[in-house]
Amino acid sequence: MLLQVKELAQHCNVPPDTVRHYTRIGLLQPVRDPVNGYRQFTDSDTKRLHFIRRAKNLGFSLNEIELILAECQKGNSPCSLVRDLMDHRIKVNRARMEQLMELQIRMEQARADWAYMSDGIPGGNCFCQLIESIGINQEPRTASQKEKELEQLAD
Amino acid sequence: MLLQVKELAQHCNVPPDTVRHYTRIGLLQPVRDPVNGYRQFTDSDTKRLHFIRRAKNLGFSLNEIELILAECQKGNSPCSLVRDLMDHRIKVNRARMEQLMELQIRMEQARADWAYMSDGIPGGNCFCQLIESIGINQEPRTASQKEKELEQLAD
DNA sequence: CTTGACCTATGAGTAGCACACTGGTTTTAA
DNA sequence: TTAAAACCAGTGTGCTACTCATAGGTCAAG
Repeated sequence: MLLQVKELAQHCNVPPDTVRHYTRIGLLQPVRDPVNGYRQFTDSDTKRLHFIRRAKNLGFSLNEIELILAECQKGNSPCSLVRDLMDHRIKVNRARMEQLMELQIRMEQARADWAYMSDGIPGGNCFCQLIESIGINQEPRTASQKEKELEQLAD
Repeated sequence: MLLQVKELAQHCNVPPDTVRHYTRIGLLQPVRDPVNGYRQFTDSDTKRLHFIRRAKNLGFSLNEIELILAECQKGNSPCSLVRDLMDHRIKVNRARMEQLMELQIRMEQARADWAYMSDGIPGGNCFCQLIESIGINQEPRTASQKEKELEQLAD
């Protein structure tokens, strides 16, 4: 029971290009039809892909999923790794959300400030007075430290 | 008064590699020293880079900034374009935040569910019972439509 | 003249696909 | 029987906004 790309994709409800992508990066390792080079997937690949989608749905990156599967293939329990990775993910995601929230506030504030400004032609000292009327908040140290932390978190 | 990469970078408080990147994609167009090929930036480039950083701080993408600057160089007012782009950005960002919020909830729910589960060795039908114990919410149509909208918004 | 510190340039790599392009297989229509 | 259409496969490239690796140029001091 060997499946082709599209069949596996339908079984797991993912786009065929995603199956090809996972194959290219080594997350799936189908054998190849010696005649035409087509990928041939087994039931084991189907289970693997189902697992990958579950893990992605929980926020794990493909790299992290690869780590988890590698632990499994060594016969070890992946559970403690999974808990650690998830703790990390939760922190990173929270940080990202805070970043986006700050941006959202800046954007909506700017948009409101622009509501009653008239359009202008760019001149020597100014490309767009809408954009250049908004101050860049050089935020206090704590915030820049925060950003550094976020970047380190982002791996 | 021609500046080298690092000098311009310091003037505008950005990493030198960012200056090089902007040059590569055409956002900055310095002349080259005919002797050694070094980039040479003018005061006009300094203004331009300052503007780019302001716009990025407001959430515009580099592509959008390129559009805005192109309008300016044609002598037109970029303001209506800027308002439209910003409206779009605000929508996209809100959608992205909602996505991340949903993910955050899924992650924290999963982490809580795992708190009292013991570790297990991967077996034939299960790689990791932590991950595979969490259901994939196949959300109602409205949500999948939402996602499609988000993707279209993301441009 | 050489050493070392510092600067530069370009190319490749990152995440996770999506799309373009070409070529092969199968089915259908003339 | 053959030709055209529909559909599948493969690989290569592009997207964002940098960031790092590598190799080589520049300049002052000794």
